[in-house]
Amino acid sequence: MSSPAPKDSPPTTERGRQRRDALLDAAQRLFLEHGYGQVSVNDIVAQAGGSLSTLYRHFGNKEGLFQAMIERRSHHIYDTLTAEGVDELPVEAALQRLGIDLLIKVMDEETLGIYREVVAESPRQPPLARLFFDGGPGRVRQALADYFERRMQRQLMPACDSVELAGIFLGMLLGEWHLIRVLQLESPPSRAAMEKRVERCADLFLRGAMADRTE
Amino acid sequence: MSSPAPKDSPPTTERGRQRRDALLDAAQRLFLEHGYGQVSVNDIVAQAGGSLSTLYRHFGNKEGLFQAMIERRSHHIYDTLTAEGVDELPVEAALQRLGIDLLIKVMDEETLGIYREVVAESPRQPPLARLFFDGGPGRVRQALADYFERRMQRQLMPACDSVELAGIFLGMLLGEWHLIRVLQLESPPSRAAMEKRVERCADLFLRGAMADRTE
DNA sequence: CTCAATGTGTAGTGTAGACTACACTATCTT
DNA sequence: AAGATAGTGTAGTCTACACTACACATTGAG
Repeated sequence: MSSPAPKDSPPTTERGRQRRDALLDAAQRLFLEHGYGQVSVNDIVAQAGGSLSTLYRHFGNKEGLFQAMIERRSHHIYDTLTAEGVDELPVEAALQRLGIDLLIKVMDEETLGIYREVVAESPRQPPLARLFFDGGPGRVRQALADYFERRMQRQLMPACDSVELAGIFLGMLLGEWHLIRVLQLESPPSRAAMEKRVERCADLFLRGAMADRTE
Repeated sequence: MSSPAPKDSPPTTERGRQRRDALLDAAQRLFLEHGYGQVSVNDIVAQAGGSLSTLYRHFGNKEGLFQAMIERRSHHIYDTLTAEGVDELPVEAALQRLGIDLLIKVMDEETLGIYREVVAESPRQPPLARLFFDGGPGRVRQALADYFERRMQRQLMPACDSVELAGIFLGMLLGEWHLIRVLQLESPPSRAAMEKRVERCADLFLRGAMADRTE
């Protein structure tokens, strides 16, 4: 009786798409700046222009809007992270290029904001967690694992669980830095500092992971 | 005019301490299970017994209660992580012991709950972030860095920034695993799986970090 | 005994905010 | 021209909840 069917309307008309995007843009700005719980749907409509009814037509409810915006955003962010042409580079260079690109993205204030909101809301909205992970961090890990896989096939590195290895590399890259920025305990590191970190990590990782494991 | 002075009352009487603790216990259970925003102060009083007035006398407001409970908790959790006697072990064993202890703590549902709540609330309550970091993750990193420092003094490993190195090791240890558990995307890993992870990380780390860096 | 501090219980107050109702308009298609 | 489809705008309902007020109990010190 009272299942209002949260609409997932594919926008048919051009005008519709514009209005929908305007709502998503406003939601993004406000949610990331003030937090999901602190922003009212009215605030969003005020920011976007347009009308409350439209918001509900498109997204069904506040959660629907939130999920749509997270999905759009995590896809967009990580779409710009490509592993193009990385196979032609020496390993060190490859890891460094991927590493610095990733680090910059991840330390970006917008990405941090999304992370905070997803962590905060995921216990109440489990689908959100998958949406975010598969669209973002999970994809990066997979891309790196694929790279390792190709190298293994070419006998360029010892065989092992490529996904786990990718996770380890990414973990050491972010390390404490991510938490420190998530909690805003220090100001953002400079580009130079990030490059130094990446170099250090890639170096340590290569020594550790590429050697034959013959014990 | 309207600064009600969030009290930080040191409880004078024994009865007072009991009531205060009961409130903190209830707050902990409810906040960690449902989230700060979803729990009302009335819920907490209902759970703790006692009265709303007492809550406000002790903590001033809802935020005060939250901060008191986070502080108590993050201290308690990491207090049980000791680096006792680790200097007498071979490095591999030392890293493995510290690693497995830490991993178990960090993957524990209570610890994850605190992490989620702190991440969620820290933008609105910055002091919280420091409280948590310095009482928890920061202390662990420092303890590990101190250990490295001692080894460097004894020429047992090449000199370098010990704090950064500690961060790298801890980062690779947690890697994706932490996020996956924070978002509840997979069920908790078995003790055996954690041990395997620690071994792998310690091994990779030692190969990479302990070798002389003569380039 | 008494008085001061602390705890209890109830019953508000004020506000914010998610969601709905409804009457109206713009656009497009055939 | 007509009617379907989508957007607008306002006003309102209903509920949840942080925080306060106030009158009453308990305890313990001197």
